[in-house]
Amino acid sequence: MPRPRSDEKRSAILDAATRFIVRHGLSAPTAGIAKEAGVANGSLFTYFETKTDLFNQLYLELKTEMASAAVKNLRPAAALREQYFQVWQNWTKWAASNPEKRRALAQLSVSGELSPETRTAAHKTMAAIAGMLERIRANGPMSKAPMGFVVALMNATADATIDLMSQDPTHAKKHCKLGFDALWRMIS
Amino acid sequence: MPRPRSDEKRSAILDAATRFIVRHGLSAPTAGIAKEAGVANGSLFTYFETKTDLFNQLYLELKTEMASAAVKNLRPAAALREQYFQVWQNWTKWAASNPEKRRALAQLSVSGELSPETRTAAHKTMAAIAGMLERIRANGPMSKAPMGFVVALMNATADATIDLMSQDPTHAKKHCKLGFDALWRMIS
DNA sequence: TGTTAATGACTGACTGGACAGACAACGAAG
DNA sequence: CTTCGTTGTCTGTCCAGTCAGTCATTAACA
Repeated sequence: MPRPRSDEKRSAILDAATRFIVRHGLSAPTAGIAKEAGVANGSLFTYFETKTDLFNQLYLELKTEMASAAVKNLRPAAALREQYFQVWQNWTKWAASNPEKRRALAQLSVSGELSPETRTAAHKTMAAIAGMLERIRANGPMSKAPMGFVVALMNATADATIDLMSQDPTHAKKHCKLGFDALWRMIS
Repeated sequence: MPRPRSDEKRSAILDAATRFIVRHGLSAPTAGIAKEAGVANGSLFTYFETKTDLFNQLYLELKTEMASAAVKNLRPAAALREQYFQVWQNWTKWAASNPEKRRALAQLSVSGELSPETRTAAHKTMAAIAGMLERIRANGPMSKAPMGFVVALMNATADATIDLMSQDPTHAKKHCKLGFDALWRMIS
């Protein structure tokens, strides 16, 4: 058998792309990404058909990682509010300790390069979190609001909270709670 | 005296850029923008030094327009909540009826092309609205939170609300109120 | 009022550089 | 010797910004 197409190299490219995109934006040259990954320019195109394809896969990878991080250590027996606070902590902690991944994600989200398929797949990775939200708002003032709106508010609040935590890491914990309480007031 | 450098043409370019950016993203070729504006490629660079300069001026123009629209028809005698609801209605209405301007604004916001000066100037145009927010949160649960965080939450909530109104214009009025109440719950 | 000269905003073909992706050559494994 | 992942050079395309020239407009003068 010839040398297998290595998953390590694939990951190296995705990691390099994350870093490089943060520094140079989405117009980052593929050659730069390849170099950062320690891989030849041409090799990049053996792993990803096009630059757009690379962006789509990277987006999905990051989104999936974020979603899995958020649902770690859940105690199904606990009250809904406690469970969700755990998710919130996981989420914001992941984002605060992976600023590059988060920035790259933000860039990719607005890139206009993502296919509807990618968006759909990404949405599915958030299904567990969205399910909790559904139950939280069920008896509150947002019970009649479209679910998409509630999810959008959650994402936006999380984003703002994470920004604050990153700006002022000393009080990260306090800010985390501040954002959570604000969201809870809004939707529960 | 020769023909003056026309402000009409400047506006035409900015308008064209708004439309063209929505359709082609920030990588829209300047030649395309110029053509859309009915102006020669080179003329664009007599009005704007560089593409980046064009983007900065466009951002500021749109932001200013939005902020002025929001503070129309205010009744200083009215209760704070009524006043702010008026602002909210103006704001969302403007955004809902200027979808292209809003989209362009969103793209420009995350472009990484905006100078700190532009950001500062844009921030100033929102001063009146931020001032109202300041008073609203003064006696509420967010009284100790950083003002920047509160502003970010307001912007995010407005964005989500406007999205919802655009998606389902039939119930725009209801959605407008829904978003306002959600924000009010969160910060007042 | 008609003619001419000066002006500078405007034009669009052009340039230089950058970049996505192709491809021919290479070398490691069988 | 064949197969196939990998390499890095190469090419065709695209685009921001330039610049030599155009031409509508105006002021000066007869």
